[in-house]
Amino acid sequence: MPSTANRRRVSSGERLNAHSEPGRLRLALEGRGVRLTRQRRILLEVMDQAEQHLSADAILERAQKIDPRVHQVTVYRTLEMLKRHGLLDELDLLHIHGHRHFYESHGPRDHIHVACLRCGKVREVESELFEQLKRQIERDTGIQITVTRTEIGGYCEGCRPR
Amino acid sequence: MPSTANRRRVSSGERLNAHSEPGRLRLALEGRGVRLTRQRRILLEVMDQAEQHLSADAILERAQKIDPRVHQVTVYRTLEMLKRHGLLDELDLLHIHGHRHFYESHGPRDHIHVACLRCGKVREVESELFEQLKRQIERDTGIQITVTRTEIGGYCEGCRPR
DNA sequence: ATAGATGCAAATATTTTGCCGCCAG
DNA sequence: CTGGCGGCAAAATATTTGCATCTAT
Repeated sequence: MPSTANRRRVSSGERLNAHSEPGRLRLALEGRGVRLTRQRRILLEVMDQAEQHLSADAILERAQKIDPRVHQVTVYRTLEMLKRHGLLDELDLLHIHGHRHFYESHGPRDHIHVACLRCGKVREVESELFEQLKRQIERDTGIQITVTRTEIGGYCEGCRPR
Repeated sequence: MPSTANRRRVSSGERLNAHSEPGRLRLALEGRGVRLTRQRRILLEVMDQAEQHLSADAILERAQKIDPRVHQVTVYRTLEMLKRHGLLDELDLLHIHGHRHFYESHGPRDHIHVACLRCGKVREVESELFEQLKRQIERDTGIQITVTRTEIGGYCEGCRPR
């Protein structure tokens, strides 16, 4: 089962895709003294270069193209580690694609995932309004926000019912 | 595994809890000519009276207290049906409680779930800002929004690190 | 009467764990 | 050298499906 969900930024620039210089994730981990194994280097490269939201399966597939000696369990353990470090966002895109999860390197800004429930296309949206909303919630609830996940579903122009 | 997540509205009134007059869900289904079986009546009652976000397991448990002849599969099929009708929201509360899903009857307004990552308490927040955000996204992307899911995690006053 | 719902068992799908040998630092 | 990491197999969790039977309308 390949991954799905095309990725397209609405209000920010495209992600650069040079080839093998250390990406964001790898740099972040080096800075924190996390042990970099062969497997982790590969997985970080896969995720740093992903232009899509990847499922755990899709990550494994891509990793094994680089080096087949990567095990699915290691993928899960690495994802877990990245989440612990707050470097990874986990989505499920409203379960349009079953109960699989999708992962993406958590960039500098939060963004909202907007998915078409019919064709499955996913757009990413950043919004100052959303930043305001977070600040308002921090004020109102006294909670200090560390992660957010906003998934919005609907029908895109081509997919309107009727 | 019981359900968790206390429910507390911030900006709206508390949910009433009379005993057996038809609740929101049941009324909605009657209006749509959906067949009401013994099992469905029970499940709708459970959900209409829930003061918490319930997992599929928790829904089954409560239903079986009313009548043990309700099967887990029927719970899943009923949840599925309610989702199709847009009467049910499905959450996973940022996976604080494992990969279980939680369900709640979708009230008249969207709301945001704000969870403390340490103590697990969940608050529900409604916000005009969020309504504005949805309208902005509809304008910007041309998507007609039908469902939203916003889950925010952080640390509440009592649970701040340090 | 009959389309649609349920129960049961088995299949799927996805993620986690125990244990032991291995390798990055 | 050594503690954290990875591989393998097996378990756990959560949900879905096929099919025969039943029931609300």
